[in-house]
Amino acid sequence: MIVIDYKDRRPIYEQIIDRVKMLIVKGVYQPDDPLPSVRTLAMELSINPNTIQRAYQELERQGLIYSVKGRGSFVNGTESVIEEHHKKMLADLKEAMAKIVEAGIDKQAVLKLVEACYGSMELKKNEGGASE
Amino acid sequence: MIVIDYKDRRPIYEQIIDRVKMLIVKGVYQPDDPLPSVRTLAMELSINPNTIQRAYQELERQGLIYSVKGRGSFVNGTESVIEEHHKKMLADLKEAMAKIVEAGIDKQAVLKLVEACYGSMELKKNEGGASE
Amino acid sequence: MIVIDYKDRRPIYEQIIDRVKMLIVKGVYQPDDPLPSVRTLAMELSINPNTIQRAYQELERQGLIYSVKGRGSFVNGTESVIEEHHKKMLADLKEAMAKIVEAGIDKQAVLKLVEACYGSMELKKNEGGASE
Amino acid sequence: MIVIDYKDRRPIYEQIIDRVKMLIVKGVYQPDDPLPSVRTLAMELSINPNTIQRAYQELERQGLIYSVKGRGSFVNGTESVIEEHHKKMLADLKEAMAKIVEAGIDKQAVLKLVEACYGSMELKKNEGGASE
DNA sequence: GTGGTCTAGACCACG
DNA sequence: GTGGTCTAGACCACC
Repeated sequence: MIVIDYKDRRPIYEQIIDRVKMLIVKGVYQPDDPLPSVRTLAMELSINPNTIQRAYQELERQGLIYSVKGRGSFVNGTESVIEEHHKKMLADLKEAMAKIVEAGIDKQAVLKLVEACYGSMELKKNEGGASE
Repeated sequence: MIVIDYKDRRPIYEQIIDRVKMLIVKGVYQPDDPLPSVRTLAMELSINPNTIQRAYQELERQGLIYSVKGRGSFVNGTESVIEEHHKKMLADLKEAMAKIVEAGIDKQAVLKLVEACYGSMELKKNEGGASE
Repeated sequence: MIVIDYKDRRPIYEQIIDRVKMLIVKGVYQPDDPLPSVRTLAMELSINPNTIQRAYQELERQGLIYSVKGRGSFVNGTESVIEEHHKKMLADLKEAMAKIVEAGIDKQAVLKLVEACYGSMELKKNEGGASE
Repeated sequence: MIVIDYKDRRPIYEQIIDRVKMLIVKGVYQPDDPLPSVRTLAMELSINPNTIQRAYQELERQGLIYSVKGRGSFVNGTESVIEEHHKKMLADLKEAMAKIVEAGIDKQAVLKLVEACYGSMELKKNEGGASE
């Protein structure tokens, strides 16, 4: 479920945050589902529990999960979370686009790329999710 | 010409690199134009000369400028530079798009945003370049 | 009567203590009334009996209840309990006030808020006790 | 300036956050003033640098300070910060008051306490800030 | 068993 | 020198 990429230059805890966020937004983690415990996940990924702890803490701060001493960490109600996530994605896109139009890149090239991205997604779906 | 923003979390040397790149891509710096000397620029921005040095070194490594001992640093031929810059922009866009399709955002919303970006650019052009 | 809120970050045993205290102070539990048995309450709330046990122990330590082996736990005389509760409330208020004067907040604003709180109480009373 | 109280049961990093917040709100730390460096303050308080780091990170997240690698941590512009702080204080007071009126404590007792708090403040001022 | 805090010490990137 | 990340290992409170 949760993986880390050592090639990725971003800190591990940030990768975990993104990963969990994604799983929540995609609905793989449902509200009140328990997350893997700090220690378990740390062992699984063979990293330090503190790093997981930090990721979970940030997720709690952002209101995506809640943790209870002695019981574990759980997914929060989501509705607004997903919407906010979408907004952020589009804001990022807008930023990238601003640079692109500033650089004078052809609109057709952009549209082609967008189509390609959506195309590849459909391909993956048809192949089935059995991979990994 | 070259400014730094201390509130910006990116390292200063990176801000300088980006700034110079932008000036080259936009054609403000023409091939074989001299860049400000390390010491001059350092004083102007009141930062450590090492920081400028590092930025120039990186720019040379990337092939955008060349340095001549005792004379200074100069802009290289720019054709390939611009092309590479475009490639990078598109790579960034692709990354943003990947997250977007993953989040299941509607294709129409994306296309609309793209159109909007190109639309606003044309508007700005017609208004004249006084903005920025 | 006694409920727990898993979203509440405070430990369960503490929530139970507070809840019982409140019921005593409010007069719902009269002196020598029996409290629900540890096992009953544990089942009712579907939590570990140890947790109830701990809450009752703490309540006994504070002198609010007394336990008789083989018979159960009972409410103690309440006069002093209420008084102590009042003291604690005022101590909390004093702490909040300390921060307020430190922050330099206007005295009038505070007095206004105090009046408002007492005002709203009278309102509620007159409306009847159906609330809560 | 910044002190920690080992009697206080709250975590050290939280005490530091509150302390810095207070100093900013009170205007002792002005915008763009540098905070003590992570290591310096850690030594001064003889605690681990990580603990300071954590406090500063949280303060940055809350928008009260900004940190730059290799340069240090600095106070942010404040206006809205102070206002928000005041609001929070009053919300806390309101919460304490709600419990007080619920417990049926006399209004006069409350007003007396409020007066006392403001009185003690004036006393301190007149004594002069030379203490400590 | 769970999460939360802290320490000691390391390494990196930056100026 | 600065801040940022991570590890290893400890202790606490809670269930």
